[in-house]
Amino acid sequence: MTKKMIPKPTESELEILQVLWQHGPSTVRFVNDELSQRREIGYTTTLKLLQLMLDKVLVLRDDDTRTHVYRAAVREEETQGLLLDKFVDAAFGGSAMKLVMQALGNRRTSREELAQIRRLLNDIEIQNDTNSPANDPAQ
Amino acid sequence: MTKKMIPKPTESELEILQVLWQHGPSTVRFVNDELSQRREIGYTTTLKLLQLMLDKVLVLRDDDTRTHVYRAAVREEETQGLLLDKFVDAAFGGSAMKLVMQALGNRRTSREELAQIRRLLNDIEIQNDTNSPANDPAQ
DNA sequence: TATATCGTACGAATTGATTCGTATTTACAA
DNA sequence: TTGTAAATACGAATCAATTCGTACGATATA
Repeated sequence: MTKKMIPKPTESELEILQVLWQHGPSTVRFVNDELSQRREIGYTTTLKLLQLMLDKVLVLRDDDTRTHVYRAAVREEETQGLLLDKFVDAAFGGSAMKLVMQALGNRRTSREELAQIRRLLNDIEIQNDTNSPANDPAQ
Repeated sequence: MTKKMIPKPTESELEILQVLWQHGPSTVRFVNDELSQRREIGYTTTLKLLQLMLDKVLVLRDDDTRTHVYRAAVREEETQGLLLDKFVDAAFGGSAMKLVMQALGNRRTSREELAQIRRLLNDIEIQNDTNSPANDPAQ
């Protein structure tokens, strides 16, 4: 029943996935133009990265036309979740709470965003109460 | 006035910093024992890592005694903040909010932790109101 | 048709991180 | 004092990620 093991994307691969997630299926040229806005990078470098990502099945491509079109093969939220888990472990010793506190504490958060989080907290609490009235007093 | 530019620690360096943050100044032997609990790693590898970290001034060492004692040269929160910024950019396209929502949404969060976050939200809102009564309606 | 342009393929250099072997030194116990 | 254990120093191999040059094919246009 192996769902689908996503390989952890590297930094550069993630850059590319961001472009594909944001803009949808794209040509090498387009992806390269986007990356070029952020940093110095040659066309063939972008091409090579996309080819390697194709091997790892991080992207899929349509090569019916001469100019190939690549699209993300992994979903944004799923990939972010995977990376977040690793990051929480690596940088915060596994404590997602410490991470959230840092993220909220050390930056400007608008009134609307705060409200959004409150709504999420409410939802979570309702979930908790529904599923386990006597809350698990885990450490 | 250059405060102090922290070099971004690598994955392995972070592992070691975690040990030093958690246990305080430690010998190579101790750090290696800790790392060995998590994964396969040779003593000289740990030694070399600590020496490289010394070069980068991620750690300091007391070599008065034959058995050197290393301690973190960078503070935990500061380093985590730095890494968090990079991570938010790399994985969440700069949106700390998306990260927080993911972190809270996709894992079990205890009642106590939820309360803790609510307190933080209250504090932030008070700050906002105090410093800018007519809230900036930025998107 | 000839030539310039745009595209893909792919080998290989480079760079950075990690890992470990080996040499050497120091401390201590027999 | 001598031998063993434990420590540091450091060169070098390995591995992965990134980068780019070059070859070559297809397309378009003068």
